[in-house]
Amino acid sequence: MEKILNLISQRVSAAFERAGYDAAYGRVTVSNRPDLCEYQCNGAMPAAKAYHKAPIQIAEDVAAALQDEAAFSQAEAVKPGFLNLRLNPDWLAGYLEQMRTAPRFGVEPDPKAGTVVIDYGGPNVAKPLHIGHLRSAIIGESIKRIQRFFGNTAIGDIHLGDWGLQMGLIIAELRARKPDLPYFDESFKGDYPAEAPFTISDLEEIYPAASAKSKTDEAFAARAHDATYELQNGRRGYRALWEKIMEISTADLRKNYDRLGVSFESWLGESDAQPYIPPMLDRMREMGILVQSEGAKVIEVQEPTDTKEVPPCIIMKSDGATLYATTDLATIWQRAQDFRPAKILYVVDKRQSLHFEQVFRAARKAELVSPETVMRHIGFGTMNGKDGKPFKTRAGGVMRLETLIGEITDFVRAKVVENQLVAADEVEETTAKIAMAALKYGDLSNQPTKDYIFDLDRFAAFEGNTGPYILYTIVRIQSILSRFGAWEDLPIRTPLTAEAKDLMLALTRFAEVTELAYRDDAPNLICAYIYELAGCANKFYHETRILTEADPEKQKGYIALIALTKGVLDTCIDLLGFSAPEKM
RNA sequence: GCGCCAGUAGCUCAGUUGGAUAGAGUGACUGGCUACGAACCAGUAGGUCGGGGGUUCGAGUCCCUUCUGGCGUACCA
Repeated sequence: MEKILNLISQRVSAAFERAGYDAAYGRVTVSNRPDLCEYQCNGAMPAAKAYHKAPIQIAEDVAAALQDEAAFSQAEAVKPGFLNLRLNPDWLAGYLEQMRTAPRFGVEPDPKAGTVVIDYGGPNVAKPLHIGHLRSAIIGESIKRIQRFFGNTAIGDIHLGDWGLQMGLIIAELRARKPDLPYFDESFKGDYPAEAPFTISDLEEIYPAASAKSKTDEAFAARAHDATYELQNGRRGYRALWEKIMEISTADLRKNYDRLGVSFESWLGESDAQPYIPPMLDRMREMGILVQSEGAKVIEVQEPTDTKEVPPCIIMKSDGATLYATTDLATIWQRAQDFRPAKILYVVDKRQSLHFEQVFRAARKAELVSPETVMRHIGFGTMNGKDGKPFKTRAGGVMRLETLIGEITDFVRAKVVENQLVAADEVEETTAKIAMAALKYGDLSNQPTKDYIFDLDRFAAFEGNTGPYILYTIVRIQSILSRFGAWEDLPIRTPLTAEAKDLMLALTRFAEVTELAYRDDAPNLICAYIYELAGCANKFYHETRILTEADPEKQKGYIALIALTKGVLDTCIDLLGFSAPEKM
């Protein structure tokens, strides 16, 4: 259905025309002076220049032309040339009733929707998830849900770091520790054991140990390089061992992402792109875009229109090895063949923006994707500690994601237990939902591109602009609806109080806000919106006795209004990637 | 050196193509539960929008300049 600002703008534009002015001046915005009006049109001021007339005169002409317009209860011209509007409460109720019964509360799907691949993982195998992975997961999951809401087929791709030297390091270290394992016996021809010779804890200890050793022990470093080479060239035992590492590691990753409410449709990694590299290189050579430069093979991506220097995209190092960019390009080609995506979105640290600029340009030059395919890097900022520097543990190390979630969960659980909010057997589930809301809302309410300060105390405080505040609002509404009974079919009625009308006006902005969040990949807009909507709901709730209302007609109107509010809030938090408990 | 991003209340942040009196939260102070849930609501105090120029009826927003901070800048990922 048509967004309310468009409906209003159409009416005001028509009034501009009736008064003899260009309809283009009739654009209406939400008022920035709620004490004066609900909507405003500033078109009279720019029009004043074009028509050599006083702006107030134009505004008055338009206001006069709007006097018979049923949508408005007020349309008046004010000082320099503002046109101040208030909606007719009946008309507003009619609009909301339409919204209540429409699919997705009236949001239209994107007519250009297609398949979207979203890359928001990038964890390394055999390494624990740490807070550096948090933003990618949280923002990526939300963007995926927003893409789906607008009709796209969204494929979340974890894009595992499962190839390269890190695997060689682990294999070399394992060999040093357990040389008798059949994986290291080249004459071994039988089946390798079903049971992995290590646990996830072992792996998480082995990798940093091996990495440190390689920096001081040259012989070990050389063995790790050899192991990497042999693995990549298909040595049977190493390949089998690699599969075990993958098995143990992905199971652990899945568990941790599950806990975050983050999921992936595709569990491919860098290793899966490797087969695409040789034919891709052939293609690049045939096209003549792969050139020698300073010993390396590169694709030049500088454009004549660039104001800055863009270094070439290095495809192959001087020693013949491929790199990050090579794998990323092969992955693009792979995705193009598998999914024919309309869009590929990368939710990756913004410090990699130059890398993606180079890769996207190289992909276009090599025609790895169709020219219409959108490739976009959604770069996010760093998560800093309270001192404004990158977030660290007290010991100065990188904090594990599990630790962070554990801390928030413990804090929330203490509060839930202390306030005796739910029965003993529901404590864990309720706690988990509130903790996720605190964590995710705390992150998503910031603009993705900006660095932000992660302050556990603030997010966990639960007061003000936080996820738990939003959940609390939903739970209170749910509580009333449960006591009331059958509320599903009650229509929206004309608002009777200022608080009711404010709440209704906030509800009408849902379509506008989600569309902007979709266009700009900006979940923070949804956060800002539901904070305002929840505020309106709480004011209404505070001022209006609902269950004790004597007039059943009035009461039905109140119930319908809060039910719609809950529907919109539930939809929004689902887009953000969390959900409300039954009680809290 | 060059490039990108940021600088708004004590702190954390909003501020949509330039519009009316720059808004929230938090912290401080004050008021509201015999109530559908007080994790709520209402109020007070708190600002040279980093500095300086300019564009115009009007600038936190656009242009120039300058200061401060962060990040990036060819064979790591």
